[in-house]
Amino acid sequence: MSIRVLLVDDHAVVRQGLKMFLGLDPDLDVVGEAENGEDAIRLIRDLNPDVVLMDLLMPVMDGIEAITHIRREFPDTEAIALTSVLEDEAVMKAMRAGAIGYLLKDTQAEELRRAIKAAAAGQVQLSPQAAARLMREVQAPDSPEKLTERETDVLRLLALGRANKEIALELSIGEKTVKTHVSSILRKLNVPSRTQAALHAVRIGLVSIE
Amino acid sequence: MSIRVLLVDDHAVVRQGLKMFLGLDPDLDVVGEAENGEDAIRLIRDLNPDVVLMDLLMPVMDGIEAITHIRREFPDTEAIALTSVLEDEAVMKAMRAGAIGYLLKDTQAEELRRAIKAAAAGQVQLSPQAAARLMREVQAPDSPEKLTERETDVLRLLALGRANKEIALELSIGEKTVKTHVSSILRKLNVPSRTQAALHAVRIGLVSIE
DNA sequence: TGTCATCTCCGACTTAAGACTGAGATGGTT
DNA sequence: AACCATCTCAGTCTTAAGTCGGAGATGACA
Repeated sequence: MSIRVLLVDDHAVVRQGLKMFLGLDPDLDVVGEAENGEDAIRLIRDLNPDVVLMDLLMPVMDGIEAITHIRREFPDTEAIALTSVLEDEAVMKAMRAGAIGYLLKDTQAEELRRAIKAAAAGQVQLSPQAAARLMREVQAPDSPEKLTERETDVLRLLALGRANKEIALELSIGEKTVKTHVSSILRKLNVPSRTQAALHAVRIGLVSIE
Repeated sequence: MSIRVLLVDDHAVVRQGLKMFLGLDPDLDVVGEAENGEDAIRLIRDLNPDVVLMDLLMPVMDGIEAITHIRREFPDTEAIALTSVLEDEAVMKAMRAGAIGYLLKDTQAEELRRAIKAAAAGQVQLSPQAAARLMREVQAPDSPEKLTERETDVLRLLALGRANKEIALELSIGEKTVKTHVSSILRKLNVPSRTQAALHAVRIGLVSIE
């Protein structure tokens, strides 16, 4: 009985490449493809895959959100985050969302197949790099403070290039309050300016750059 | 006599996908793969391909730079820019660098094959979207002012989150001069703040976000 | 030779950003 | 009831950012 795999990536060429990589293995069966999180959720309902290979950066519904849904609604389906960038926050977010694995897109075909089989068996599978980041994150004596919901709201607007006054208007709060939030954000992210905070937000995928 | 194609992309899975797409056509022959611009230049010397499919965002040497080299050193080899994002500046930069085509990664296999054949014959081939952008760019009555070389230097550092004083130090010029450049940048890009300028720089790929 | 773009810098100015301290209101937790 | 995190806001202060006008130096170009 082969492992049923669903591919989720917004680029057809990536899906095709993955299909090639995985098709060589008789134990793996690519039962479907989706090009965003929403489609993926719908397909999981119908196809009931064992493992979902999920790109993190996608339009419509990003991978983190999709993984969260999957873990909540489809306990029998495991999700592996598959991304081109290795970013601390992305790793953490994927793991928190419930991904059982985190792999880079330049992973070798053989390793990819092994990871999928491990995931289907419920075993955590991380790329060595991701594992290292995760260890560092966990061992970190100064665990990075998480942003509150409101701070995240502010950061999201800040990362669109908005000024404090504009953010205040959009959130219907005072400019002083925005400044307070911004100060907290800078302290928590350990960056010296709003510009770097904005870049950080882009890096972690809080806002899309496109 | 089949068309010799070189694939350049930093992700193995993308290269594999492209190979699948192109392998279906007996007229196309994928003679090699490279994962960055530098490797690509070396391979072109040995393989003498007719067409290079070039990703724009890569480590080591990006696609724009690589295409510039190709046009200068290998006049018989045509380059097609292949990217996942459609961005005015990227299109313009690729064309200026000498790309004969600009295609999106979600292009259909059939269209991709047609584009490569057209490129091998020396015909310009643009995705409809890219063509539209290009037209708008050319027709634009208010052609956006281009940044000077120095302004680009400043923007690059600005987009790393540097303060004016830091930029002044790194470029060995006065902070006042940096301010002058920043003002020019903001005016030319038509944005109100350095944060938005930084985001713009990331968007056009002037700096990498990773 | 004159012209033009670019790069450099200055001074004066206004506004935005950010740090710091303090504090009231709310809501959930123990 | 007491506690705690969060959100809200105020005042004060310092510094960074950005505008505006002007100007000298250089090199390319016609």
